[in-house]
Amino acid sequence: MSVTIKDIAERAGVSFSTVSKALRNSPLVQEKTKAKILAIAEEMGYRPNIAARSLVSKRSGVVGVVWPSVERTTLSALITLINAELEDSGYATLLSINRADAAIETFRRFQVDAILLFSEKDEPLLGVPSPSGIPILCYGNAVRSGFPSLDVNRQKAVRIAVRHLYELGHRDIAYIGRPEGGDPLQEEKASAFLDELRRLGAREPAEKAVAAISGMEFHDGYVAAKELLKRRDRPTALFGGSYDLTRGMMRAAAESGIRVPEDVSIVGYDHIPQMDNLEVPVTSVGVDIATIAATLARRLIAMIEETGARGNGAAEGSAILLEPELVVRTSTAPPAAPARR
Amino acid sequence: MSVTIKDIAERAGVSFSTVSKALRNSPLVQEKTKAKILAIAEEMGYRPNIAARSLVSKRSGVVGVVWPSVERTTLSALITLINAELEDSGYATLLSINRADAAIETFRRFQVDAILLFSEKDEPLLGVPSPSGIPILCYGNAVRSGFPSLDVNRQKAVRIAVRHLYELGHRDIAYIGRPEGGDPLQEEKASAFLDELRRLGAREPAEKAVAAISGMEFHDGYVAAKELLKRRDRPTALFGGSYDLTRGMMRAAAESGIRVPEDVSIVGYDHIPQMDNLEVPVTSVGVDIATIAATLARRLIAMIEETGARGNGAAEGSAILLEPELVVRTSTAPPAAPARR
DNA sequence: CTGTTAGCGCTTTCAC
DNA sequence: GTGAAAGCGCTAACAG
Repeated sequence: MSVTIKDIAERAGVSFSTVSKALRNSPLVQEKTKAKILAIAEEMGYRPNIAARSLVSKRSGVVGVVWPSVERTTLSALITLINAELEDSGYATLLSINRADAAIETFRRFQVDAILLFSEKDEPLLGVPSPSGIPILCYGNAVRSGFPSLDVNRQKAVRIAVRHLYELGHRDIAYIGRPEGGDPLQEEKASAFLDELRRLGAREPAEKAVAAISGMEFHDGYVAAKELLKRRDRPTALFGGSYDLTRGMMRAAAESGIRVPEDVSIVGYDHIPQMDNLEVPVTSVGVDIATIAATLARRLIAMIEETGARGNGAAEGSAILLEPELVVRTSTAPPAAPARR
Repeated sequence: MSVTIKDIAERAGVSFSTVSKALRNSPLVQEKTKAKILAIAEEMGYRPNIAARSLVSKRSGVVGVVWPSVERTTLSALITLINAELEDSGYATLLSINRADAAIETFRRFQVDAILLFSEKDEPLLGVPSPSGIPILCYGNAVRSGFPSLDVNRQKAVRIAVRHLYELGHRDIAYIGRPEGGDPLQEEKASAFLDELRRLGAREPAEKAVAAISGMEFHDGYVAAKELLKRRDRPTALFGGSYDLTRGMMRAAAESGIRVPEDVSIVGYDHIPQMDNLEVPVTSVGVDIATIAATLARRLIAMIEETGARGNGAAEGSAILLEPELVVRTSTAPPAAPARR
């Protein structure tokens, strides 16, 4: 049996409710008493019983994260950060890798205080409209049945990167990041890329500036880059649609004996610290995942508090869009030869 | 506010404890009453409050899974199955991607009923010796500070695969699955491979039969296989150390215009359904992940029940070793040319 | 078979 | 400041 506040109370010679207050750092307890109780609690290895606490306080102190797609470096890193962020605010994070609707059902039985829904693909969310009043925050796919959401201004990120390359003098830029299968998020980036190229008046913003790839993994970036770089009229700059792809592209360049940035410039989408750790630190665009994590956590906590105040879910459909930044590292430079025409 | 058993009781005109019994399908309630109550509960959208239930029953109905490494197809698939298996037995699964000690601490506060610890690398588990009597089951690294564990007989799996290839007539077999960095699990497989080759009396079970790779991802298998297959004296058979590696190897063969199994035989480690879905269904060894999942779940539940009975953790250090199987699909055949000498 | 009575461990009034 | 008392939603004896 674990240690309860009663055990502590007995040992400290106070009432158990005083212990409760002391543990919650209530101002209603003398500092001295508080210190003593804390010491004893520590010594006895006391762990609050979450079940009991949540029973009375109506809050479980847990945020459930629905995380259907488990295979992306950036997402994993993001989850880790969110986890830490929430932990700092006293919340524990639970992950579910089930389908969104099943996961939400489980979380609901658990009475989690909020649910964070990572939804890359448009899976059906039939009949799950914030059921028992648990606030749901949606990340990554703002176009969702009215849930509050938080997303990255992907288009803008892409445009910024393209402009950066363009301003350096690049006119022949290829984008690697549009997998077959038509993932809406990726499509959005690919078309922003083409659009921005046109807007800048590039001579030939041809469809072929977007390389065909089959997935978003390291290998896909590798293959596509290898192919592009061995061409006689190879692009002077490459833009990778994700960290993993960009890693693959860097590898391909290295193996092909093509120097970055002397022979080819490379920009990567995804603003994660790892970009800095590649063979050559890679210039990247996107919203820093630390920012995303912090914003997500703050928003989640705000939603929880709102829910407590009023009876129902959070403000319907409030959608936050995070603005991306460009971080120039060493993988981009003006093209070697004077800009071709 | 959610629906409670009292609400149901009132509506059904019975006492709340009758509702409780009915909901738990107790034989102490008349079928008719039971049916009526169930109907009302359903209609009102009743969800049991896990916090309350766990408070009195001392069980939370939750199994915590510590899952530090998030990037492997086989592991992800395994988690998914375990999740389903546990759910069938009425347990919810919570994942934590934190470090093992932190994760265990969180799970403890949550009073999970058991913890499943995936430990590939030997991370330190300092001072976490099944603390508040929560049973911990360890998977994947039996050599652990006395925790009950479940593991796969990796060595045997490797030997079986080698023997299969050998019996088909292959004498020149290469193993792709030993990443730099010295992951103990992978080292174990690599040395079993060499050892079995020697045991079978292969002419030259040279160290070079084990290809150098830098990781366990798709790409690593791809690169290694590409390299091996372009050699004049290329091996007649390849053995991949994981599903991901094997996929990469298959891709490399396809791109090199080398037919499987006519020109080269391929066996893959990891017994997962996906092996059957590759371009050519791949012969594989290992323990079916469905079996692993089921065993893990059963063991976990047994441990929970034991713990309930006696006061302390489960039988110390009981270690189960699962026996692998070979599933012959179409990627293996006798070597094309009569065995070289 | 059904209802009554205790709590589970904790937070929160409300007295002292 | 501190303690006593009530009760969160539920299960588990125990009576009826």
